[in-house]
Amino acid sequence: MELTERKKKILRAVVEEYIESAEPVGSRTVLQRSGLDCSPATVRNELADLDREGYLEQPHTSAGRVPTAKGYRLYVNELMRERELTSDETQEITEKLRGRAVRPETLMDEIGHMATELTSYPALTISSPTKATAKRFDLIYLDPNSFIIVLLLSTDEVKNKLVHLPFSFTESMLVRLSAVFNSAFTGIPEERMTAELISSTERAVGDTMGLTSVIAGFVIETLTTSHGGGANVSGEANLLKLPEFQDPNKAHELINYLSDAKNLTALTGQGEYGDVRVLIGPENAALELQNSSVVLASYNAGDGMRGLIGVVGPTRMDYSAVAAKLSFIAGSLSRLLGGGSAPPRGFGKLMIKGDDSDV
Amino acid sequence: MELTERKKKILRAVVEEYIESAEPVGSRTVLQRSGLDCSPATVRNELADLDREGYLEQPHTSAGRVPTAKGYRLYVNELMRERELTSDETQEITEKLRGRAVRPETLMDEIGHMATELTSYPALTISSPTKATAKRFDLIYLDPNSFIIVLLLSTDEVKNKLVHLPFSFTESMLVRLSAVFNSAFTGIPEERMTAELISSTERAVGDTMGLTSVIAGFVIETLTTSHGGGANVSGEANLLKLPEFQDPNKAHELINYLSDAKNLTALTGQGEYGDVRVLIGPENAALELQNSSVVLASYNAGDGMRGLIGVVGPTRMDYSAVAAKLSFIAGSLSRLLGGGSAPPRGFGKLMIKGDDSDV
DNA sequence: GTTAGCACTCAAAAAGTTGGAGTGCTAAAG
DNA sequence: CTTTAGCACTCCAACTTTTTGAGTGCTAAC
Repeated sequence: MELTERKKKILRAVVEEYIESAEPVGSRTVLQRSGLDCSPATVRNELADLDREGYLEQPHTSAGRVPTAKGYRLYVNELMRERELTSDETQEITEKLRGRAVRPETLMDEIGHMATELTSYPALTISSPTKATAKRFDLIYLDPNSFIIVLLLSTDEVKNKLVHLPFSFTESMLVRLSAVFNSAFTGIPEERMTAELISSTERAVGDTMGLTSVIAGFVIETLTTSHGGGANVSGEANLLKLPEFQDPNKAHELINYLSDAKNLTALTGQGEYGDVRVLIGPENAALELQNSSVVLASYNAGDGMRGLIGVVGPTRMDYSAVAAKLSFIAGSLSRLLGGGSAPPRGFGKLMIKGDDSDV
Repeated sequence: MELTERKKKILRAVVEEYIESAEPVGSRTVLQRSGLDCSPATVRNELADLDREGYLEQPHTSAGRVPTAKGYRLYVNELMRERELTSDETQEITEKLRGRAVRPETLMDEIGHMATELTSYPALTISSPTKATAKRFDLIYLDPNSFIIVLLLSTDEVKNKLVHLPFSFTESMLVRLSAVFNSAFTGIPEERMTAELISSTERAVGDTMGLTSVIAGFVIETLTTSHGGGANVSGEANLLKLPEFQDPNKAHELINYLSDAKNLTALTGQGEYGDVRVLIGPENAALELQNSSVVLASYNAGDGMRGLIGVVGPTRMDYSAVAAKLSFIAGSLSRLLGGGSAPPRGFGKLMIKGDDSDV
């Protein structure tokens, strides 16, 4: 059952006012904000309806109205005016990105900080690990006891390890080994690197010293713990300024929850590249997030890999601004990481998706 | 002017009681805790003395006493009974260390988390960057447009970068380049890698495509931003449980301060390997730390490199337990990182050093 | 030097008071 | 059938007052 135009206007006014003020919104204020041409009493009647239908609620009788999760959901899906970033803003982001994208190891950290700065909410980044395979091996001979393993992955990342051994070997041994690894270990997934494969390799190359297993061990470790798979949070302290987190216990609960990487990766979910996902209060699975909202934008990190960048805040969150900013960051990031300079469609047009189950 | 034995006992009782309860301590409680054989009135007289001499203060007339920074300092320097870890505790730490010391990239993060878990205070780790030089270059030819730079540093770390170029080059070109770099760029500090050096190298090798500057750029970047130099914090949320941080503004101020790596590295200071440094309240330079204490233990990361692991908390902190734990962690870490399995002296004997200026 | 005794202080908790924003309802008007 | 003015009512939030009790400093006796 569709809401009347006037009810929508009123709901929007309540949500937006509440987002700004964090105070229950009364009929008088709605009237001012919505610009409707009727009396407060009329608005009160409408508010009562919206209340009955579950979009709004009262903290107590004789208080103004506050949006429910259902109210926010409707707002995000239908009522919200999509915010276009001003060219000043896009420029600011672009510049910051350029300034920070120096060291790949810390890139995601930096992006997170940036998102925090821009939205003033705690930001999280999640880069999901992908199954990489080995693409090429090089063994660099240093001295009779040391060499470097250089491993080029299918993701074009390079991993390496300096190995010191208590016994000596020859350079030609390494040459032989690298040839064997390049033929036997490239392109195959980690789970097929069995003990048999290793021992057969060992025999093939005539290795009696265990060099083979050292190298194989490094490869397996690298492929399993792989790069990526990282998650981090920044700017948690920003929560403490918000009225909904004045109670230190509330803040503690959420910050603590966020500080465990396991909880973050649990946020990874369906959703296409380019989407902005909004999870409002109880739409979140975690208990700790029941009173918070999460906005996530996914980016393409090349090679079909996806990552997420998002922020966490109270359900009373400026969804439109946050979504626009995250979307833009994710888009820029995709471009930066070479995940395709032209996103599938409509970055900036902002596709928002959420849990529509009971709306 | 030395305090009487009884005054010391009383001061110790006040400090220890206050550390536990966070409530101003009265004469009655002191009596119980210290086991002294006298009347409350006598204790009151002594307390008044300690107050006058600046070791204690009253939040208001007719409240109990609270230690001042000067009081804590005396306590830490002279009164504190050094806590030996139980073998259960050392074992717990050792096991955790073993369980976590898997990936060198995240080692310090893990150590920080561990310190937080053990002390339930926010933990920080600081690994100071050292001036590394290049020790060896290898250029791995992949295809006419791509190669890998593998750079072995004087610290025995290996850095690498995959380079794609819009123009093609030959393998022999790379061989020549690596020879030149190995002779001209190894062993010299980053500040001597001037534009002249680069362009003369370019001429020497006959490089008209700018390959030289790509490689030199990577080297310079690697040496400057070097590895190490990292700082991180974990467990900030733990502050929120403490009575002194019930005011969200206080908590925000400190957490925010800690979240900026620049502020952390500022804590690096003098102090020898093996020391535990305690900075109490106003002994800290930073305004944000005036009401907090920092306990830092330094570890040896091999190659003369030092790092710090520490915790931050209210001045009312269980110094003795914290110092013992951090000291043990730092010691284990030194051993793990090969910074010498036998520390210079007295790990566990716990040398505590602080700012003795006005005690 | 130590102690009992007592008046005094002051914060924190409990209880009471007030003000005002905002509601729901009713009844009249459109 | 919708809109509106009017009014009684509710309830939080802020403020004031009261009470309580822990803890002190001081004095005078031991």
